[in-house]
Amino acid sequence: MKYDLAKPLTRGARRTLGDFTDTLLQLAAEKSFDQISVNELCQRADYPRATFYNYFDDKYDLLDYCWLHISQEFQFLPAPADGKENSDLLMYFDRLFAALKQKLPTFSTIMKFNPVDGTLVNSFISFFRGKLRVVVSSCQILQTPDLPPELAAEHVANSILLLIEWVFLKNHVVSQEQLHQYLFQLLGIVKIPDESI
Amino acid sequence: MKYDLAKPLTRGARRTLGDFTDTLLQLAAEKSFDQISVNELCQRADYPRATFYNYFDDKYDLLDYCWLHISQEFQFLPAPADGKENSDLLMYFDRLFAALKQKLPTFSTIMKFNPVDGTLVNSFISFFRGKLRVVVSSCQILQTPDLPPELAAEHVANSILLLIEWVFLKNHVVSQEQLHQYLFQLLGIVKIPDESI
DNA sequence: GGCGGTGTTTTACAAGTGTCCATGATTATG
DNA sequence: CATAATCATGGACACTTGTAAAACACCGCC
Repeated sequence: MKYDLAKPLTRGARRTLGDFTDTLLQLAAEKSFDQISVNELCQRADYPRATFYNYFDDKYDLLDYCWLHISQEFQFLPAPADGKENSDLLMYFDRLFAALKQKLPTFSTIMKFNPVDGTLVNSFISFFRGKLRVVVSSCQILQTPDLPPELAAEHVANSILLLIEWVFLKNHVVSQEQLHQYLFQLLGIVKIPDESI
Repeated sequence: MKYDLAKPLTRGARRTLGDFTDTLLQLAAEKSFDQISVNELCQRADYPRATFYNYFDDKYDLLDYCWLHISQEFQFLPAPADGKENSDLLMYFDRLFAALKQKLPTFSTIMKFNPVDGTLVNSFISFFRGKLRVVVSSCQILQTPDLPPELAAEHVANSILLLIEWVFLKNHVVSQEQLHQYLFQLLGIVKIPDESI
């Protein structure tokens, strides 16, 4: 990232960043990410190439920023779980899925041109793995004494990602209760009845 | 892949394929995969660029082939588990780790320049995920009635990959028994004592 | 209004990418 | 050995990429 996101964004910068992410997501709904060129992107967004390179290192950099941009629309992310219970993780899980559900039409169009093991999806998964690592490692699912904490955290993050992939990238329709069942099954946790409220 | 690997390779083709994979792995031990250019690769391997493009679509294609090349040295892979028991999966797991252990010096050098979420490692993981999917889905770990088989298979593959990453890419030293413990823990299987032989 | 700093735009450039084609070399066949 | 098919080679081509430097527009500020 060339541009410093730490300092407050000017009106113009916010506009430019938004335009580029919108254009990329729009193009990704028409063709594979790999065959999108920076030239095409700038032409479509109606910016000169130099402006693009003022903000981003390359198109992969922009892709990363896209996920950040999207995840910032999910207001809950700036306030992640400082709770330490399993139920907190489950709440986070539910909110994440609810937020992603709004983007489902976008995703399913993009998936028509971008394979699950392609560049775009890898980048998506990789971004959310990072997010999840942070949230999960602050939780106390690590009650597994015989597993290194990092390994356990990574495993929980992987399990959640697997379900995100299943629902949002592979377009399976699953009820919320069923998702919880799946998650507990994956984590090796004894199934908890839903009337735990 | 431009070249047809299905038909029997000529002497020259085998030599060329080997030279390119060796050169790529050699270069990857000196710098990040992203900053290796096809030009540099050809210069180092002493082949004209046109020859490279006779065999591969691009450098990512060559990278994929590298993993195939390496995995073909593991003689056990052409004869994967047609067994259906957990113990068969465990045997496969052990043989895979033994085979990878021979490449550990190579891996650890490459990891100095290629981050765990970088292009090279992603490609590596992705290749072995494909291999594992095939092997795992022919196994009967899918005794989980409340989980779709694909999901279960993917989960088992993910768990094994997590351990591969832990040992070979993140360079942790773990005994075989401990690895088994980890694996069972990840899979949510009740811990089985090692004197099961 | 004029000034100076910021960031944008323009243009140019060197290097890399992937394709194509004409020519030569190798190879597995008869 | 001779032949035809296959593959290697070198050069040329259109295109993309990332950078650099100079001209320009937009700000708040005196």
